[in-house]
Amino acid sequence: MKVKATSFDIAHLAGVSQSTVSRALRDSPLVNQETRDRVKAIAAELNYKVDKNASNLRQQQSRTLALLLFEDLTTDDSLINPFFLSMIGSITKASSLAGYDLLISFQNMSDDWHAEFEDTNKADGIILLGYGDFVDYQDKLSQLEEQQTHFVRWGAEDKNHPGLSIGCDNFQGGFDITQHLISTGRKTFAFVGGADDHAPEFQARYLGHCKAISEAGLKINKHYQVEAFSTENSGYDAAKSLISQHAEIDAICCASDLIAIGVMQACKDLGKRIPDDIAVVGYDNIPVSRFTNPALTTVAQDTIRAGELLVTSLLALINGEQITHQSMQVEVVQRQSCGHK
Amino acid sequence: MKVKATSFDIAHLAGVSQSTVSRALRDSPLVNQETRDRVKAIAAELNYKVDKNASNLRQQQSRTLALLLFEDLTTDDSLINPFFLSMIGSITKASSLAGYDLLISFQNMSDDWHAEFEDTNKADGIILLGYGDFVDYQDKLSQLEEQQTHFVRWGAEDKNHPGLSIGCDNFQGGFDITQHLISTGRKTFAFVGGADDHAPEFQARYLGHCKAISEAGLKINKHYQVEAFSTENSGYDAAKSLISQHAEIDAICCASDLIAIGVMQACKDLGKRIPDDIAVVGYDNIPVSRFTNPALTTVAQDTIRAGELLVTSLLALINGEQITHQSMQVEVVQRQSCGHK
DNA sequence: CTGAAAGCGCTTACAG
DNA sequence: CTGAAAGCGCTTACAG
Repeated sequence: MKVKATSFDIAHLAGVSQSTVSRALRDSPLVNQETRDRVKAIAAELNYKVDKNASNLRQQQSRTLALLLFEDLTTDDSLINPFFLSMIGSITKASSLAGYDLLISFQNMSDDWHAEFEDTNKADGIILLGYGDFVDYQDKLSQLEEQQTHFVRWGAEDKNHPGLSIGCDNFQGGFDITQHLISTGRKTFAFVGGADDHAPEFQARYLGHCKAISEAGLKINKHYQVEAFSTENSGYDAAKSLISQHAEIDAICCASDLIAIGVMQACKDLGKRIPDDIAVVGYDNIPVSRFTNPALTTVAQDTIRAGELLVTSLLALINGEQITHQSMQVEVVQRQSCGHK
Repeated sequence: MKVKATSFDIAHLAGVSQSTVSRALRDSPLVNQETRDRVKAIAAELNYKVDKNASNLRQQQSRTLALLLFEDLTTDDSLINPFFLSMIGSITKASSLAGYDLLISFQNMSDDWHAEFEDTNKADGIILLGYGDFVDYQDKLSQLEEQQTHFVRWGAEDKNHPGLSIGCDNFQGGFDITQHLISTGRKTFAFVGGADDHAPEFQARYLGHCKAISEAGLKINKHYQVEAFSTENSGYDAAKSLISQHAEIDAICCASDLIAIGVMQACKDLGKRIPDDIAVVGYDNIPVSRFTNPALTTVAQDTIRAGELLVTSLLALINGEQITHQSMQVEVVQRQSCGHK
C-alpha cells in the first residue's frame, strides 16, 4: 500500500512547523515568500495533497455540491433524457469552475430520500433535476426546507412550492412555437404530454400553447391533448391512438423532443407525411433533433446558462445571500418538421 | 444557521458515553440491544447524521468513487455521447448499490489531470470513461499507476497500456455486423470512424470489419475507410465526401451510432435511399437508434452489465484483490437500415 | 513572520 | 457490555 505524506512530513523536511506548512500551502501572506516556495517545492516533490476529509472537517464545509436526478418514469437506465444529460454536463462544468466537486445520484421518487448529502457534510448544497411527479415531490422539498438544507431546483416556479427554482419560461416556449405553427397556416392542433399539475413544466408549455391558439381565434379541443411522459415510446403510443382517432389534426406540439421523436415515428407508421400532412414540433432542442427526418423544429433552452445559473444561485444561497426565482428566455429553432421553408 | 447534533449530544440525552453512541449507531453487537434502540431513537429524533468528514478521516476511506469522463472532441457540452450517458446511469446505480457515492467530473485531455480525487482522500478509486485520444491518454494512465491510484478504465485492452480495463469485444462486434451485411448481399463496404491507434475501440471494430470482408472473399479498399470522431456532424461530413467520390459503395459501417446518424443524413442529402441504395449500420445501440428513419441496425453493448462490472472490479481492486481485463459479449441488433426484412 | 496548542467529530484499541 | 482516551490530518486563533 502506498503511504501518503502528511503536512508533518513536509514540516520535518523543510525544517519548519506544521502550521507553517499549512499556511504556506494555502498561500498565506503571513508566510515568508522564500519559506513558502521551499515548502511548496517539497510538497510537490512528495506528491503531497491536502487530505480533504481533514481539511473539510476542520473547516466545516465540503466544497462539494450534490446533483440529484429524478426520473421515476422508468427503470431503464438508458432512457435518461438527453436534455438532462446536457444539464449534467453544464452543471459539472460550472461547479468545477467555481472550485466545487460534484456528487451525482440518480434517484427514484420512491427511494429513500438520499438528500442527506448535506446532513452528513458530504456536500454544501444540493441541485435537484428531474421531471418526476411533482405532487410527490412537494413533500420532499418541504422536508428539505425544514432541515434548512441549501438547495435549488430546475423547473417551473410554483407559488406554493418550497425552495428556490431556476427554469425556462415554459409558458412562453409553448406559446411561441404554437404561434409559429399558426403562422404557417396550421389549423387543428394537438398536444402530446402531460398537462396536469403533476408535471408543471409540461403544463406551462400546454397553457402557452392554448393561449396562442385562442389568440389566433382558433378552437381548443380538450380531446386533442393526450398524456405522455418524456420518452419516445410514450410519445409513439400516445400519437398512434390520437391520430387514428382524429385524422383532422394537422399539427402536433410535443412537450419534449423525445416525445416528438416517437410521435414522428407514429405519423410515419400511419402513413402521414411530415410536414405535408402534419407538422410535428418538439421542445428541448436535444442534439439529435437536428438529425431526425425531417429535422425537428423545437424550442431551445440554454443549458449552458442554466447550469451556471443553478450553480451560482446555489452558492449564493450557501453564502447566505437572498435569492429569488429566475426564469430564462427560450427560443424557437426552426427546422423542417413544421413545414417551414 | 442550523446547528447540527453531534454524537456527544446524543450521548448526553441517552445517558451513555459518546463511544457507546458511535457503536450503537453502527449496530455493534457489543452494545446492549436496549441501549442500541434507545440511542437510535434519540438519533432519529434529533435528525442526527454521522459526519462523513470525521468518519472518513478516522477510517481513512471515503466510500466514494470518482468517475472521470473524457471527451476531447468538442467543447460543446451538449454533445456528450449518449452511450456514455447510459454508462453514467448504470455506474451511478451500481455504486449506490455497493454503498458508494459517486463524484463525477468531465475533463478535457488538455486539462490538468484532476485525478487527485484519490490523493486527497475524496475518493477510494477512479473510473475512467471516454474515447479521448488514446496516445495522450497513455501517459496519464502511467502516472496514475505510478501513484498507485486504484482505477479501472472502460475500453479496449491494450497489452502495453497500464491499468485495468473492462470493455466489450469490439473486434467481434465489427466482425458480426459486417458479416450480417454480407449475408444480405452487400458487396462494397465503407467504414466511417478513426481506425488508427488513437482510438483503439474504433480500430478494433474496423479490424473486425475487415476480417469479415476478407473471409467472405471480398476486397478491402483503404480508400473506403474515413476518419470521424463520434459526433453526428463528423459522420455527416465524412460520409458526404466519401459517397460523392465513391458512388459504388453499397454499405457503410459506422464506428458509432452518432456517426451513423450523421451518415444517414448525408446519404439522404445526396439522394441515396437507405437501405435500397445503401445500407448504414451503427454501433452502441443508443436509445434514439430505434427512432431514426429507417431504424438503425447496430451493435448493442450491455451498459447495465458494464457499469456493474466496472464498479465491482474497482472495488475488488481497492480491496487488494487481483483483477484481470474483462471483455464483454456484444450483440447485433437488426433493424431496417441494413435492408433486413 | 513563526510555533505550540486546541479542536473539527468521529472510530476503535485498551482497560475494566 | 461500557467508558476514557488516543488519534485520523488538517486549520486557525493565540502568543510571541
